[in-house]
Amino acid sequence: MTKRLCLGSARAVDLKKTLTGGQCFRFSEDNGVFCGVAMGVAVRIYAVDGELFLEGDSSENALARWRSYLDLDTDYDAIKNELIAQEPRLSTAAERCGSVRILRQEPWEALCCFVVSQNNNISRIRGIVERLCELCAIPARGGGYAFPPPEAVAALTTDQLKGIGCGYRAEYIIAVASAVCDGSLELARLGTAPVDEARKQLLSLHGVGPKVADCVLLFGLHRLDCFPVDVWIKRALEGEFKDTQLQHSPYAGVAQQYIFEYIREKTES
DNA sequence: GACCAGGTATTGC
DNA sequence: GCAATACATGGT
Repeated sequence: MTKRLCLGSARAVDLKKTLTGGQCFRFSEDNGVFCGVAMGVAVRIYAVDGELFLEGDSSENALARWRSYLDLDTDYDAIKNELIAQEPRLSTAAERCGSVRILRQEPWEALCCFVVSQNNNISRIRGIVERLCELCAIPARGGGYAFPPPEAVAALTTDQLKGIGCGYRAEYIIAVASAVCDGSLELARLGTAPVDEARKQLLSLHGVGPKVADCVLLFGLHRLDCFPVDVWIKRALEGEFKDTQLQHSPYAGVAQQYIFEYIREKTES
């Protein structure tokens, strides 16, 4: 019998939008149960009777670790209200997507995955990331494979990466992995460095432009003031959010997720 | 077969 | 500085 851990109220987080919306790429949904690997542990997360449960991590600090991963200790209601006060046009998206949270992913995983993400779509990104994990074959606790550390990725050849569908991004992936390995990019330091400095460091990497840099800052380093602009967001900024100033909010990244999820929900077939 | 996807690097002005 | 273009791949 698997032990399950209660993470708190299910109302706090929209698992579907948060875990399968394109912040991370290793969770999939099966009948309301979200299975995936993060931090080297394979888990199942689901809601029952208004409560949020986790299975698969029986270690001592599992509760704190996964509450942190899902960012359950941040008051998103307050953030949502502040964003709506600043930009009333956000209210529809925020009410529909208000329980999307910004995951606290491992910075290296976010960097690597968002390099893969460029000019690509979410389902395809997921496939490539999964095959990358299989290729490196580093076991996760509880089954499946962990996201490979930079050393493992740097040891791959571009041909191996092309073989799993990376295409022209193969050399970018090697480049960022190498930069982390040889210390020219200190990801850990970027979490506390001034955000402009951190962004500059990321932009110096071959294969990392403004969009990927902001995704790493937001999803990998929890810099909530970052506002990644992809093709969906660009359209929103030219359309129903024309001339908004949300990009400059201290919670710009949260607003970005509301808009991103809202638009994609609307255009879902 | 063209167009698109959580873009970036390169080139030419 | 900014606009145009190539880049791999799989799904509509």
